[in-house]
Amino acid sequence: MENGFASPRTDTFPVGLRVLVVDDDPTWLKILEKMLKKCSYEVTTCGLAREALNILRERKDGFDIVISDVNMPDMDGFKLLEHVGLEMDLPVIIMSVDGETSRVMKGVQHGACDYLLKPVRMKELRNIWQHVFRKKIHEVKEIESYEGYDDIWIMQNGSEEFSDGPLPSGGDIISVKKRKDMDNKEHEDQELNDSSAVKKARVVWSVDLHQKFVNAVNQIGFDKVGPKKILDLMNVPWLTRENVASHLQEAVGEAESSNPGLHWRWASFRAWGIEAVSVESAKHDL
DNA sequence: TGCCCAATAT
DNA sequence: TATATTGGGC
Repeated sequence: MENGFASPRTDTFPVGLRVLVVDDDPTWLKILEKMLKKCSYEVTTCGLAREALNILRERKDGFDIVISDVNMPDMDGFKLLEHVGLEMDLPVIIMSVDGETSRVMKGVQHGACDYLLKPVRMKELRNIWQHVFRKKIHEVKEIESYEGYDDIWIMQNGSEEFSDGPLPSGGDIISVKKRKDMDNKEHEDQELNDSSAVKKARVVWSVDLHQKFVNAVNQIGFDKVGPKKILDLMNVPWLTRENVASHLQEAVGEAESSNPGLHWRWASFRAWGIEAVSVESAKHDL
């Protein structure tokens, strides 16, 4: 009745999609709310990035997708994206008036599933459920280790500013590549390389995060430091041991080239701005 | 197994 | 360049 789908409750899917909109501009907030409601979505609005983060943390499974502006006074939209994408693994759509390729790339690299240019129009909002849907496909697929396809790309963009970038221009693009040969390659389930999907973004070692890292190292002591211990002390839920190891390795490498042999940890950590702690190997020099 | 580390890949 | 992944060793 209410929509084109006849089936009673099972396939009303996009209807009632729970959207959180974050924008410091109240006017835009209102506009977006109206438009989204017209799409039969359930809309929550929020004028502050930090507030949004709190809401999301409190209602862990309360939303299906987040739409956020880039420029906000209390927190950079990318920062919000970083947190949301990693902490709760929700699709995030970034909006801004700025369609500069590098910024769009930044958004995508940080895990945005889409980048909308203001003014945002209905036709762009009507389809946002696809990002939620895509995530579902991924989840199912992970379980079934699906067969027959090697790779699926589903990309949507509403702008035409990609002429000098690596992304194709035009509207929606759906391309499905059939698997060439899978024979007995048991290495089935390759991760989808979906440039707009809800993949975890690579970790960005922000100053904040790095500081936690540094603090952890200082607590542990250079002689006993290891990725696992650092990870535990940092207490950042989404971070993995590999992430930390990789970060740690940067320091190690730097030291080895300039100071092969002993005391490399000490030398490298100093290079990273980590101050001394009570470790015997660090007692001399400096 | 889990962890660490170095090398290599992206 | 920064971060991820891989593979060997313990």
